[in-house]
Amino acid sequence: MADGQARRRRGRPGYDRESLLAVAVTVFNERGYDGTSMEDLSQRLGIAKSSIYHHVGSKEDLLGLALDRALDGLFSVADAARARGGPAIGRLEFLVRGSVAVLADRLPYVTLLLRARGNTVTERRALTRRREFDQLVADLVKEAERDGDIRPDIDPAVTARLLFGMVNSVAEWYRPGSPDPGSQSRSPGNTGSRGSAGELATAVCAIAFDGLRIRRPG
Amino acid sequence: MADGQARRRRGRPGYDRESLLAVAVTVFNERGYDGTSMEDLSQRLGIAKSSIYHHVGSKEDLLGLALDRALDGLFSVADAARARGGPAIGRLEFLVRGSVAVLADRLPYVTLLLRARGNTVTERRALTRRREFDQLVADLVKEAERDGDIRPDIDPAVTARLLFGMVNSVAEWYRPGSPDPGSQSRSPGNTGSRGSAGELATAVCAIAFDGLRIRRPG
DNA sequence: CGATAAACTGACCGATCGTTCGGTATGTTA
DNA sequence: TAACATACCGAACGATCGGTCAGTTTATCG
Repeated sequence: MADGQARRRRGRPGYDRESLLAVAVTVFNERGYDGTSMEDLSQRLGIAKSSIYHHVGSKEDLLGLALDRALDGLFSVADAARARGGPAIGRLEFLVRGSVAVLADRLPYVTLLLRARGNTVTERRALTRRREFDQLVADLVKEAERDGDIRPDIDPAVTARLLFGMVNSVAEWYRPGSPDPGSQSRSPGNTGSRGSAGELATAVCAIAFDGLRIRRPG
Repeated sequence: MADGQARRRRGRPGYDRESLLAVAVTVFNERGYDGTSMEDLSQRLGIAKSSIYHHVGSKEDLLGLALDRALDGLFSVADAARARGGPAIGRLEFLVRGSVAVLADRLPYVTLLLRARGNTVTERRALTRRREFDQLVADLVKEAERDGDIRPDIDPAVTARLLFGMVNSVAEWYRPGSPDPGSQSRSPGNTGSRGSAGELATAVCAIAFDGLRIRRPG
């Protein structure tokens, strides 16, 4: 993105850390981290198993790199939401839209994060950071409820979890497709899995904030 | 449930298939199926690794038993919803409430199902059944939209996925607690994770169907 | 060209994986 | 008590696991 033309690197061409990580994360998502062997990875990469260790110290390092990418993205929008100011309900909606955007943009990384079980040190560190993010959301919902902008009949903690449960579920089926301009996701034959991230965020906010039922007059 | 007092079994006491499965599924959920070794299981069970094979043919069989329990529960409410008749929107809400109930009742089994990646034959068979269930939901949403009961500005397929994304996300944090009577989940210090399944289903339906924003007069 | 930088390889290691097997322990039934 | 039913065990299996290492290949730079 920065220097445009992707300057030709020095030595023998092949994978670098970044391109290798991208493939690895894809396989991790297909078969699960624990269900993926280094042999699986090497086959998909088309290089020997031992070659992987030229780019990364261990399988767990690979996971750590991926999880950090996801968390950095989420906290980046969280910071932006905080800096935004204004009523909590507005910041909350901003955070929802931003989270959907990050999810779409870094889909495989976030997917991996959402599936982390905490088996290793790396995963536990990531889960700790993730809980901090969830706490931010919970606080925001609580504040919005105090402001009288959110229905008070549901525990804000439950509200927060259900809201982001819906957001995060996007990772299970969304696959990036055609970008924004003019792509109307109600076209025939559309399975609904390939609209733009912007449309998707709008749908999430519509259902979450206004509900999916039609409000009949009278 | 049928004969009340749980008649004393014949031979040497210990685990049977059912009690062993319950423990196994718990561990599978903690560490993930692939992340759980038979050694892990045996330690948690307090018996030798080889003893497990007296009760079940393989690790994968164990998974299969668990996944079937989840799917049977879900299809049971799906059938009940179908038999119910009436407008689609009503059957849909019934299905949501029922799914939350199954999720709460068979939590570890459903959790396992939601995390299945399709690595083995057993998992792929389960995922096929699950997709059938999802299709039922999608059809129901589509019908409700044709009836004019659901907002037409969102692709019904997306709506269905987001709706059940929210429902399924319950498995990530809900832990069964005190049953229904009198338990008000808005009590101080409540993290929102231990209300009754009924309350939870109500919260899900409230957010999903009516939205979480307060509708201000004027 | 030689120097340097980066990517890649095959052979191998100890540990752990799921599974098998012959035999043993402990309860109920007749 | 003998017969039966059920649960459990330790030792071992071939396969696969994540990871190491000494060396080779292929590019750019001066």
